[in-house]
Amino acid sequence: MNDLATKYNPSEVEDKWYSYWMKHKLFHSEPDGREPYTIVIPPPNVTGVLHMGHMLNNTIQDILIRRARMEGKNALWVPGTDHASIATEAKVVNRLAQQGIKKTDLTRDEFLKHAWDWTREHGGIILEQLKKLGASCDWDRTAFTMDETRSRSVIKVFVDLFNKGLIYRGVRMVNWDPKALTALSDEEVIYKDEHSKLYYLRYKIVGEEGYAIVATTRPETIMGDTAMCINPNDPKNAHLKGKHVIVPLVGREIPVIEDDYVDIEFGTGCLKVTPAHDINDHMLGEKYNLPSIDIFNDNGTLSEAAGLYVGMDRFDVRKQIAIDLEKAGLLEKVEDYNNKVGYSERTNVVIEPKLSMQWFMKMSEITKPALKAVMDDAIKFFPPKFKNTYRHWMTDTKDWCISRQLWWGHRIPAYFLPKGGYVVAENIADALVLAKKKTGDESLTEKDLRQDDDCLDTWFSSWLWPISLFDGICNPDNKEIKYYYPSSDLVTAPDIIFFWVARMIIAGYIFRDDKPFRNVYFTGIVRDKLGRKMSKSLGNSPDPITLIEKFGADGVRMGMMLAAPAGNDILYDDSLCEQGRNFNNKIWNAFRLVKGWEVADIEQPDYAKEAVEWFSSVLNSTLAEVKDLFSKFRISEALMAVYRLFWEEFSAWYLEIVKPAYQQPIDRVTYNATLGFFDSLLRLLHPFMPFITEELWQHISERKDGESIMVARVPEPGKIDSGIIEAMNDAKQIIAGVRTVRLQKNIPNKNVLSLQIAGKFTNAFAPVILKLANLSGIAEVSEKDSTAAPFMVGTVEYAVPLQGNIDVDEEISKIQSDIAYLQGFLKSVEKKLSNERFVNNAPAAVVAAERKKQADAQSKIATLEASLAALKH
RNA sequence: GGGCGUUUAGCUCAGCUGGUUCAGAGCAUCUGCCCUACAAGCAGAGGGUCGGCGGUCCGAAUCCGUCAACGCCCACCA
Repeated sequence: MNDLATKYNPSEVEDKWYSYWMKHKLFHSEPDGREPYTIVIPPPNVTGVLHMGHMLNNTIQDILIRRARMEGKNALWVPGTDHASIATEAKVVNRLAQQGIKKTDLTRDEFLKHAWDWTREHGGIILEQLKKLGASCDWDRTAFTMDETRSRSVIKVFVDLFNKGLIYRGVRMVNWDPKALTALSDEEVIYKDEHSKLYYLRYKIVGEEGYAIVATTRPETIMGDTAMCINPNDPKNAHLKGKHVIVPLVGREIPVIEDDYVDIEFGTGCLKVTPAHDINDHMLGEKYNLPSIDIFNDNGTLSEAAGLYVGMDRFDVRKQIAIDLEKAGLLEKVEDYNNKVGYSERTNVVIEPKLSMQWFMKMSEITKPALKAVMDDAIKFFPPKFKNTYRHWMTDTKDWCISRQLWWGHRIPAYFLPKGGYVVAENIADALVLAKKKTGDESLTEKDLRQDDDCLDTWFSSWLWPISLFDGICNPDNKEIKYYYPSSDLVTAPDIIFFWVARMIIAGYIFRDDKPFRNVYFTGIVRDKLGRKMSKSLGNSPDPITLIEKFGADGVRMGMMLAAPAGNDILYDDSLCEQGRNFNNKIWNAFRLVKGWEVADIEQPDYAKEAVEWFSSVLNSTLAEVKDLFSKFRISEALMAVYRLFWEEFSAWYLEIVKPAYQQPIDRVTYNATLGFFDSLLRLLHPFMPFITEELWQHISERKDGESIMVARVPEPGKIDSGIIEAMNDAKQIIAGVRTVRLQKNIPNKNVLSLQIAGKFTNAFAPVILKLANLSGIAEVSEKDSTAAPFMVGTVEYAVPLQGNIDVDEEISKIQSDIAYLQGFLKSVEKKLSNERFVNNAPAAVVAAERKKQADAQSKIATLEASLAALKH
């Protein structure tokens, strides 16, 4: 028939078209007179590989960007990667460890060289994978959070904010990650429920018999105890007021202090105070001027200051100290206890609260415009329920700890002076000028300045992403930032709403006085069929590239989108991709059918004329629906609408109607109309399934080199004749009625039947009905054959005469059950109508509708009763 | 401990400000078909007291109350 295979083979066409698009620079955008449509990619970790979450997220972005491009906007999707400070540094440290190299043996520069090697080796893999998916990013603009422009932006912002007093340095209780050996922000700590133990320890009361009992989950911290605290209003501990107690095993005498922070009901009402290792204890320590003993080393082992168990790991000490306390008779009892323990998001080790010198950003003021923007819908969230989450976090935000004790990242541009103090500047030359001014010492040289060793939180660069991608920090008035900013839509997962989304909004208002994006589309989390998160350890996370090889990129894209309403988690299963692949095959074969027709200059049959008219209305109606759904970010629903349009309306109905008989040609008018429909359908489908649509679109007619469906326009919805759609729906039901009779009576499709209608036949699609139901004609009768098989469409009764092979008893019981149903229905309608309050209070239209239901039911019953009588003779 | 959300067919979901879009879609299931576009397919069919209870109303999947289950976010209770 033609040169197209019977099955669509994605791998044959995908690479071909992707290189074609690249070659003709169809992804590239430059500012021009058109309306811009911008998306900035949530930058994946530079050394990461594609997982299902990326797959979902980037499919959505690509659908949006391709749709916008086909709407005639100047669409730009900027790709890039993130240096992912902690994660990448951890990977590099691991690799070095395998080679027997310790990080501490290397200088900063040596280590960074290894890190850059690693980045070059593994970096960009993920971007190559995105290309397999069909992502239409402007690769000429690929950025990296640590490339020159982005780095300069970060440093400039740090200096600006420092000069404005928004960044400060100080000793605070921070979340310490003993594995990564760095401080973390509050957002990087994940609290997990844990079954643990509550230890009741005996503190000997000085100058008195007996003990004070203290309940704690962390007995290993007693070496850091510098007080015991009771509630002043606690009668049962009143005898401890003003006393001193002795820390068990340690033997140190500590005072009993009083503060109503202590919960009288918890444990024994006695709280041990360890100012160095608990945030609340720290607060008490400051309030009562208690000494603070830091008993831990940075890696979570006990320090010299502890005096006991020095060098042991904190968790080993917990076990050991319980044994030792027991032996010493200082352990009253141990209870099971459930509490929440903070873990490091990155390294998954238990966080240690630790006092340390860090850099912080003041949050209270800068969050205000960012909060307002979302609450007032200047930035819209989809789905909007995340506004609540956002508001909650943005009110009463604690200061952001932005320094990390890492080397891989943007080094903090603070320079320490030889005699104490520091200056903050974008480079060492500027720093020297400031240093001289500050100290009055003109003899200072660059060598006298020592730059802070720490680097910045990764998110301190990501939060600038929508601005720094266009160099809007260092060159705030450049053409690009003015054209592309604010970007249009951000597509991301809700779990980084605080890490990233909120902070980008904050940065937008600080540095551009404008929002960074107009809409935020929150995707769900990709889970497996059983609702479990995808994880390496469960082995339930498929490799996206393998899936693409198996189902084709278009198939996988569709699979992802089929089950992905905004904000809902998607329960992934291969069967979704199968459905996507099957749809590709459907499109492919529909195209083969059409392209296989022989075209002749013959008259257009009536059925074909009707079909073209009808499908045109249906197409326009779906075009309008899809447009509306896109405006609401209901992308899965838009896809489903297109899917049904193609499969049901176009393939199952339209093509079956216009399809010429075996070895017969098709008339030119219908053929051209059909190709026109195909063209529209492909354009409508293209954002979802870029590859197959390009392949077929190029087959529709001769295309010039560089022409592409990618930059064709999506059709605008035209005229919709709802009368025609209604009539065709009726016709479909009549056809289905006849087909049901065939199936039940076992009559093959090729046997021609006739159809009777009780009353006038008014449907405009008679030729279509005759063709698809394979009928010789439709006879208007006042009374149908008693041997005909009846069915009803609306209020009209139809019957298919069957040359006597009808089971009379079966027909009688069928009609009787129909009548029984209708009588029940009639009764309920009449009950409603006899209710005066309904007739008086309900709108006239509703009452009229009920009366029509009544009349219809009565007429149906009459018809059926007549049939029944005829059957019985 | 506070806040938010969800509960509709076997599964995943849609049903906006109460009434012809009201009980829907896709998948799955069942029946019959290899009829020359497609078995990754075609034609047909079945399936839900809209989580429970109570209330408002002429009328409730839709509004209100309450209970239950599940999920998410936030929070320093040792």
